[in-house]
Amino acid sequence: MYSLADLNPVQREAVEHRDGPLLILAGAGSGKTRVLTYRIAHLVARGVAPWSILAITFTNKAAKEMRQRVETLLGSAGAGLWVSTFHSACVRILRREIDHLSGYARSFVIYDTGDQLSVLKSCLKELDLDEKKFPARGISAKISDWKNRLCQVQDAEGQAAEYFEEMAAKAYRLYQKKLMANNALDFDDIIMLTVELFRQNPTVLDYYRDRFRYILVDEYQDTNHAQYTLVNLLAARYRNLCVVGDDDQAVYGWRGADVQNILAFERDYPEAVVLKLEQNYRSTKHILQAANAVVRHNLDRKAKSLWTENLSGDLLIHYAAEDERDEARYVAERIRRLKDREGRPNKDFAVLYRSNAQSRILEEYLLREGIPYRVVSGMKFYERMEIKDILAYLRVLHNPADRVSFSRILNVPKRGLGESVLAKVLLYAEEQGLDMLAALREAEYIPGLRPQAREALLSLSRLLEELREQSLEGKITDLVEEILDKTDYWTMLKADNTPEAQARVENLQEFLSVTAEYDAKIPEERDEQAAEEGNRPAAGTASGSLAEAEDRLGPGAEDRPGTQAGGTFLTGGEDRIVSGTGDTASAGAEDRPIPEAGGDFPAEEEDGPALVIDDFSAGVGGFLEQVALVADIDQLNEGDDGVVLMTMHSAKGLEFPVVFLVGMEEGIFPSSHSLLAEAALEEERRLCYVALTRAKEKIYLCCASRRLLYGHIQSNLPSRFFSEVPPELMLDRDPIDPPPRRQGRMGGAVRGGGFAGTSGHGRSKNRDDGSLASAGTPLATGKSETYHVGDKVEHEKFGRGIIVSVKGEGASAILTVAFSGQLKQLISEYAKLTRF
DNA sequence: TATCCGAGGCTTTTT
DNA sequence: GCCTCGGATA
Repeated sequence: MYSLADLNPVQREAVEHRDGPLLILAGAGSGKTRVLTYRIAHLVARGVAPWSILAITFTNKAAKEMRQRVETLLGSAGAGLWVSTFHSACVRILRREIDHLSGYARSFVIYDTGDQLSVLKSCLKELDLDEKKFPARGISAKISDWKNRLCQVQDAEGQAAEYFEEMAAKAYRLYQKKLMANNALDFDDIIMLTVELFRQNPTVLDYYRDRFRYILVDEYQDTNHAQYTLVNLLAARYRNLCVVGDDDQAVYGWRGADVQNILAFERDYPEAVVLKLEQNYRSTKHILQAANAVVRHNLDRKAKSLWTENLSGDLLIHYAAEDERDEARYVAERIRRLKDREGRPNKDFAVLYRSNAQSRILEEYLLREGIPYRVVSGMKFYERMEIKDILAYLRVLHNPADRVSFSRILNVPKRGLGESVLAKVLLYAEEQGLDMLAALREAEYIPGLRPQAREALLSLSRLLEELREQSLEGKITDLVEEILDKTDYWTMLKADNTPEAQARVENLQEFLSVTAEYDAKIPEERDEQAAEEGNRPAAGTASGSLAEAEDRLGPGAEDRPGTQAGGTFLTGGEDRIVSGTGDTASAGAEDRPIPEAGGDFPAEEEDGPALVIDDFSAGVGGFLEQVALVADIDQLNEGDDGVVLMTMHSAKGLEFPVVFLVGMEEGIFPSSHSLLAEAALEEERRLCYVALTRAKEKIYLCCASRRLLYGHIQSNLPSRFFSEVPPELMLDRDPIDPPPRRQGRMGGAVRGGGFAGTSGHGRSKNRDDGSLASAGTPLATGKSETYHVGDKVEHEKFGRGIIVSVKGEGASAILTVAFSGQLKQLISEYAKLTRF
């Protein structure tokens, strides 16, 4: 059970609020997860049926955590509760209401970004669009943007203003057509189609409205228009909508998230109760003061100020490195020293950077120091080639309409079936209206094939038919092993004696442990459940029976925390542990609290019975769905003791005792892409706020005066965010170092170095207009023009831009200029720049 | 059809 | 600097 005595007065009010809209503005580290889970528990305790509660998060990690906590609080009383991500919830609804969704079959698969891109590329090819002017990624972003705004193809065509948009809309039309032909949805479709389903089928909407009387949404500031619409459609009748968020932590605007959604909540619900959670339980006073001070520079925000009863703690420490190597060296050396001095385990430390490209050098120096680390990188386990290959087999077996997956496996392993054969098979399938398995079966009749190709196709056909039969029953693990075996995938990899092939073998073994876990968690009544999915009454029938069906489905059948938690398949992958030599964490280290989102929550007990349900159907389909919707950042395994390296974005929601922010330079952070637009700059500043508030005890901020990035050296000014931290909160020298001694490499060299220098970077001047130009030291002296970092210039072709680095001197100086959307290197003499 | 090489590209990425 | 993609070649 839970006790309201665990809560502060505002938290308590949020938990006790029962009916009507509720906005909780929850600052970083203010215990919002606790509030959400207690609130759910409290609703149930006061008689609200668990199955009438829907709690939505963005990440699986958050969903899992919330589920576990609620389970701890409620035990079996929570049966039937929906705690899931936007995407999981929507997929679940879509599958259930598939009959209302014309053009798609229940076996639809979910395409990830890579799949999307390959579909789109084929569209662009078909439309004969110049890939220079219409890059697939750009068009993809545009389409995603449309979908996030709920613009259907017709809408996009209607409102396309310029040529690019017109072409993008054309591509959009074809792209949707192809997705449908493949019986596939992309991530954005999942939300958009659910909204459309509701809008076009009032009885369906009615059912879900009636069912979900209490809705809770986490990270509301990150919702995009489609998600916002979805939530508000569902909440419209009972208006028991509780949203939690923090406008200061809105860092996904570039992805379509609209912070206005949370800012306008009171307009949407004038009767809303608004509560502010401003007490922070995570960080020291100094860290919090710094974070508050930085974010206060944003004009577009709700006024609030976090406070804490925690100790003042250490001051922030600033290190001005010579270059990125010096910076990395410093970080590694600091970690080593703190470990030695304070007996901290590796996992106490996180190094956060703006872009993934910055991790390499850090890895190098950590390795050199013998400090174990793990990189949480962009490359996901499920995005690895070998994993995608096997998934493609599974997908084709499950959904033979999937041409993308079919194209992927046709010649993997090599069967001598290349582009031209693929084209012929696809064309034949198209003409005959066949799915890919059926087309293969008819390989005899496909025109223009050489005998060997024909034979190879037929043999593949036989293999797939055999596998398909097996896929309908039995374990996924057996099926995957069969695939690896019968296709000679193992043989192919094992014949290849490279380390990469070895890594692939290991990844596949890891994958097999994922499937094994999945198989183990599926109860015997899989068939029963599948039958239920099939015979489910249409929405709009009396809710009672459905709800009961849900309840029966709940225990065990749908909640498979183990499968989702996984925990195994990441460790061998990108999220790796590199063990250093001589790593001697003290004995007490193990007892330290593990980094955990909202770590103020009391320790959890061992897994109770799995009663809080989540949504996955069974079988190959269920497995594929899980894989598609579960990103492996969720698997950041807390048992592993390594320094964590990740982007500031990835760090959102996490906390660490000691945090290093590296690359704090103009053009890096804030990113050069944001320098021209005030809104983008404010988002960078919020990111800085997020990054600062990850730290519990200590934080180091580093910048380098020179940096090798993308192959060339650039000189950047220290980030403007330095100047936004009150000077009295920051030190230039770490007090754990002995007082200044002889000319060390940390002291004189940097201070005497090229430009602004540590003391001259403007921190003391405390400029708050964010302008940089005035602080810049002349870095180039041309005959006619001298450009400075930060100068705003105009180019006849590229338009307006801002200089982010200057290399060399005089007329031959190489300028890196951030124009809207692109970085350009220009030679001062020839660039023909004018100031504006 | 498979492979090799070079030009161009490059924020962030919960799903 | 490093990776991806596409074109040219064997």
